[in-house]
Amino acid sequence: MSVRVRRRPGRPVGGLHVVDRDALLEAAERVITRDGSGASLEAIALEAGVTKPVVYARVGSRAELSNALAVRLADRLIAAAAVQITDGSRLDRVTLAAFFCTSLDTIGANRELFLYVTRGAGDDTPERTLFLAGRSASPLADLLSHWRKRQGHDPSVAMPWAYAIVGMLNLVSLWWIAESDLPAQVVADQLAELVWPGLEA
Amino acid sequence: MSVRVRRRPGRPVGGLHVVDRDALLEAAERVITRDGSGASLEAIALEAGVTKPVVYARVGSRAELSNALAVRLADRLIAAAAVQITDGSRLDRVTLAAFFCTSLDTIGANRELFLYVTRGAGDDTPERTLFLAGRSASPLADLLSHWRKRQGHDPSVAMPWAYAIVGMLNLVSLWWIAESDLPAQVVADQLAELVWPGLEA
DNA sequence: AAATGAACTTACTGGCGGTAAGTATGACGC
DNA sequence: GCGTCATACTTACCGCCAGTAAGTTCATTT
Repeated sequence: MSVRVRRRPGRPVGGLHVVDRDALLEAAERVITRDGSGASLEAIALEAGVTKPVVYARVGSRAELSNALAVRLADRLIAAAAVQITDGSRLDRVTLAAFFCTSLDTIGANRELFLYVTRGAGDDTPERTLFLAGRSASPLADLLSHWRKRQGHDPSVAMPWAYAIVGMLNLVSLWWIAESDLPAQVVADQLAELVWPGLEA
Repeated sequence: MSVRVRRRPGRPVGGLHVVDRDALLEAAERVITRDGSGASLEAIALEAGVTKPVVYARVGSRAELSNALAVRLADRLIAAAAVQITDGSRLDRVTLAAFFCTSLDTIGANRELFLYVTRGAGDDTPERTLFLAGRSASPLADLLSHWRKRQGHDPSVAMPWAYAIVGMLNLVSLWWIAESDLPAQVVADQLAELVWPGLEA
């Protein structure tokens, strides 16, 4: 879908933006999926039919691009999870396993994007590294907090538990993608077996 | 500790290596600790009193350097853990919490090195990303496998569980370093509370 | 003594993130 | 209608860094 014509310098005829921010982010995802997580900004701009400075004007630096893509991926994960966990009251072991399973599947389906977002940017501050994680962990923490309160337990564990679960999924997904040939369902069950008793206690 | 004299080209008098591999790795750790996880190879070489090609001769590319440092850090984590878990037979909740606590402390003490190793290298293949993780996860998987067998349970969950625990520690450490001001002991207890019931079941 | 090889440094290449300067179009006042 | 300013691009550059080729000095061997 890339535009192959070499645009001339100067304002384009019509005077409008030739591509908007969303189109750029989608081009970025295409390039990353195609060329791997080492995709360059220039390649992404080219895929969108523009040049580098346009990327800077629309989304900002590479770190900000990575953040923007992280938001998209996190939203996708949350949306996939929301299908499983409709509300916090009905939380049981099979629901948890299903949640893990869809998370594994979603990450597997967006493998290179996942790598770009989590391991992509060069000088990675802890804050930036926590961005995707936090984006996924916060809703989970809210859910856990409500659930704990409803059961009369201390909700202060919600935050570390949320990060624990997200981190667990992070690495297990990677391992599953790269080195395991077990079905996602099996791995998800094993994870649920590890975590559910602690959640329920 | 850095050598400030500008060495002349040519073989050094005495004809021996001026620094060995270990000295380079220690110089690398010093630079990373001092300048952050974005440290360049040239800065590392300079710190060791040599130039870049020597780094390539001794340890190889940046990815291999990162791997070598990962091994050192993983060994440090394992050594710290071994103080807690002497053998698999005596494994209980407080031991697990102590293991988490020393892991958090060790990672916190080597914060920048941890970042360099986990988020440092540019084009990060899944294999490379799993290197440090696997180095920590494999001994843990062995331990879990023995322990499960001894208790008459299925040991096949050992591998995913080991990666799950390591991934959990990964992200929680990062979160704890960057955004939490809870004591390590508290976080470690919370993690044990989450995971122990599942391990024991 | 000459030749070979080992252990360095210097100096370069290529690529990438990021930015300054230049160029073509639309809009607005007179 | 025409000059002026704003807008939306591109080209061309800078600096940095990983990685490498070529050059230099010392030791060893023949």
